Amino acid sequence: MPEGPSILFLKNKLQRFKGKTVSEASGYVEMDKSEIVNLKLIDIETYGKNLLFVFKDFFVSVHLGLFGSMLVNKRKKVNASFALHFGESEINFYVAKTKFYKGKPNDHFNFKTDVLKPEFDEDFVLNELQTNQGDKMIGDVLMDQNIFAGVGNIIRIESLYHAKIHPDSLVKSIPEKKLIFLLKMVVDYSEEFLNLLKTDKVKETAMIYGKMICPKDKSELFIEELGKIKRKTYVCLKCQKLYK
DNA sequence: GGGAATGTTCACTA
DNA sequence: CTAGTGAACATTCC
Repeated sequence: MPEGPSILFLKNKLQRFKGKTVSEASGYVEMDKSEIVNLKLIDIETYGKNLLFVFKDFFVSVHLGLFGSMLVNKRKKVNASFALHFGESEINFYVAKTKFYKGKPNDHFNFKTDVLKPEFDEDFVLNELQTNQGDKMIGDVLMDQNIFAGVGNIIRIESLYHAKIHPDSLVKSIPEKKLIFLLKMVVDYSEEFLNLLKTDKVKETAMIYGKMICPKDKSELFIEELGKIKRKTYVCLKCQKLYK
């Protein structure tokens, strides 16, 4: 269930745990959890689709993959893959992967690429696209977490539709103005996605993701796996231009 | 009940 | 060595 906005949404629910001390860390993930116990949770951050629990000299990332979920002060019947306990309270993760990092998030992640962060740097990403990604298809590049951290299948499909660009368009063939507009659409839609989560209306309000017909010209959508990425892609062949 | 899904990694093959 | 493929994941939703 997680693209970047979903992770940020979860992070926002955890603010009250900031500054609290971990009484127990559990779960079946193999990562060594003993180092976390009795430490104060300094901060909770996100990078793309990763939730980051920051301690003094290290941090732990939690990734939900496709099936993962999080519960606060509730449990499922199955065992948690990772859990942080704070006395009576607890945060439980299911089917989540964790990773232990030394240092600070900034040492490992470039926040300029996180589409939901104030640090997102449009010029940096534009330069990366034009300099190193020119021969690739934009639909593939949008899913590259090193360039568009937090973007998932829904955001890429909706953003390309809003920008009127066909996902198989070569990056180098897309006019710069259109690329800049696409970046804006990605950021704008990611923020809207976050808002839509509050009322659980992401899929309902999507323009073409999960739909059959283009809302604008009522033509049938083209739905297939496009590019090199094995993900279902929705395209309106009339509204979205292919730059070759 | 079955298929598909907002994701990524890793084993395996050519 | 590289690139592609497919499975796996204590799942969940229609």
